[in-house]
Amino acid sequence: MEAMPYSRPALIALLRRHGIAPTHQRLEIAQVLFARCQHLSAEQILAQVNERHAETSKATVYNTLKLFCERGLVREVIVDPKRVFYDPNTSPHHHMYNIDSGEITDIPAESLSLNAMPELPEGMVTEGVDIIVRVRTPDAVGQGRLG
Amino acid sequence: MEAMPYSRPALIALLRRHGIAPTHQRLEIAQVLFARCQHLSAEQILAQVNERHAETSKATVYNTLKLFCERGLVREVIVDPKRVFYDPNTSPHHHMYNIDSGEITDIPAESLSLNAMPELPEGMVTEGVDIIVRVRTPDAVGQGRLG
DNA sequence: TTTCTGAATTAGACAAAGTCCAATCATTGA
DNA sequence: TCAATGATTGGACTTTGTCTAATTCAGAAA
Repeated sequence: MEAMPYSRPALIALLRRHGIAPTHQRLEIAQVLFARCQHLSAEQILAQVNERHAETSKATVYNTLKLFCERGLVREVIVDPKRVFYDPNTSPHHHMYNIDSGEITDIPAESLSLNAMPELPEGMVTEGVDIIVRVRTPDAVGQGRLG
Repeated sequence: MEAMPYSRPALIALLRRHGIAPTHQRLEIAQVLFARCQHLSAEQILAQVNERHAETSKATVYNTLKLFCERGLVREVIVDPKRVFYDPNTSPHHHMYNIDSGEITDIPAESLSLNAMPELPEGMVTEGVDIIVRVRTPDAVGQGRLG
């Protein structure tokens, strides 16, 4: 048994700290999100949560992800027009998105920073800056010799 | 009559230059995109194209936008999980997205640049870097005194 | 001008992601 | 324990986008 940074009691404490009542379903969803720190879509989370026999509905997964976002437990990653991904890492960082595989990886905030911020229109407030580096595996395009 | 940078013959030439046969529908769509240089969704383009009496189908709008993207006439802007926007400005620049109004504005490339690029995994190639500055109008949130 | 052919367009069925609602169920403070 | 508040649920619904087979068009050649 390896390092288990998010045991059940730790998850309960985490939710409580964010003002979230720790229901069974929310704990299951948190478990999936924080176990391996991946970027998952709502559908993937739904599948993983129900895989381990517990029954959680689609509506609850969406409700919970929205709640987790509002309370700053996870962050939405918008890189693919088809679905939103949820990132359990809320510390400042950016993303690399592999167009071919759909894989998302984190880029540490330090390794990629802006040297200027544009002046905002009057009364506007910055909510956040997303930087997305889109990458490809050239072999996967054109006539790669994979055959 | 004001400056008309994209007259019909200019649009025909533009499409031809990108290897696109200038059909009636494609010209209508190009017209809408290039007339005012806005960021429009497929549905907005469909509506605007058909507003001026011409009949163009949904399928054609989607087909055409995909084609325009492939040929580098327009660029997809992915900032809103609900829909893709199309940007007729393909020169290097970034975007400011108003979360409240849904409005997208361009940020000149010069006013916002990266001071380092992360090293890519072996065999990966950068396809592009998107920078999105998400902004809000604080009045629109919380208990603004708008009443 | 007419004919021909591949390309473009079309309506509408379909798919996927996400939302909504009214009914049911759990949690928790007293 | 019990009630009340909040959470969960299934399933219908919406929206954005895709697909397909049939039709129509553009424009080259005669």
